[in-house]
Amino acid sequence: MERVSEELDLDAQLRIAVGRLNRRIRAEKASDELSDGQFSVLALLYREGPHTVGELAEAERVTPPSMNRRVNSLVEGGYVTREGSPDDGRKVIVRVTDAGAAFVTETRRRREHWLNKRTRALTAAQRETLRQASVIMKELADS
Amino acid sequence: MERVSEELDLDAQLRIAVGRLNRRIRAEKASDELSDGQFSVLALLYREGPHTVGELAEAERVTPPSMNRRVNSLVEGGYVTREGSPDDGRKVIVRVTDAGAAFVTETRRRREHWLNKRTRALTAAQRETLRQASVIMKELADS
DNA sequence: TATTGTTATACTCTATAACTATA
DNA sequence: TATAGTTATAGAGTATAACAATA
Repeated sequence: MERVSEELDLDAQLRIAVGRLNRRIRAEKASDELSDGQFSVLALLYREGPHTVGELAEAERVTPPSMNRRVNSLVEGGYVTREGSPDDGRKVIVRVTDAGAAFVTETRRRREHWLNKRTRALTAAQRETLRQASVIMKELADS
Repeated sequence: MERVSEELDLDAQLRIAVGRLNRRIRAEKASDELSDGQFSVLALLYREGPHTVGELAEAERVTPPSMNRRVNSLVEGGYVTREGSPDDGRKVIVRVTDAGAAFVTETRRRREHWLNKRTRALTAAQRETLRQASVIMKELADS
């Protein structure tokens, strides 16, 4: 039988490790011209394709006026476009531009480059541990 | 020799997993009465003991006026106290109260409880993988 | 009449500049 | 004169309430 203290220790250590590493990864950006909220919307649109303002507000758990403001900033910066929905005149479809997509991929590239410089220095066994842990952590987050 | 694509994949998967799990863990709080910035200061004081306003501003990478405001909020809420420095009348020492310490430990407890409910359902081998990964991730963050 | 989005307004958090007190 | 902290003010970001357009 497993000792409870070891399990508690796992949870505390995992919480701290994930917090620190995430914070460090997020410090790597393509630039500071977008706020966290704006980048989050841009990355969602890049990842999952065009969405309406209301869908974005719900996905990001902010109010429609707040999302409207985020989208306006992104439009002004040339990262996304707004277009009317062909089947429902009330809806507005938001879509990433090529420049918006490039911004997302550049940020990802920088973050993964920062990581890769460090994971390259690990042993093959350590990298394998992180690979397996990544799968488990994603399952935990989605459960 | 390792295939490069596998290494790139590790970095991308680790970035995504850490981002998602961290986001989920941080959603568990003792309450919403403190902003992220306020809680961050409180947790720092709990973890590392009393600090001056200037030290807190530097550690959190915000300006002294912003930190002053955070500290004021925490004082008003009864989470910390301000006291003059005995050796330098310009300095102000900020210190957590018992209530502030209780708030931090309660938030930690909730986050680890959320994690523990899920890690308990894993196999012993999976938990061991996460345990080892936690050590590696902390080293990556600090390197 | 309900839904989608936008505008008006207020509140919070942050920053820069100016000010006070102490070294 | 320099340093630590605070106050004054302005710029983003968020939210609620009110409004406009469409279903």
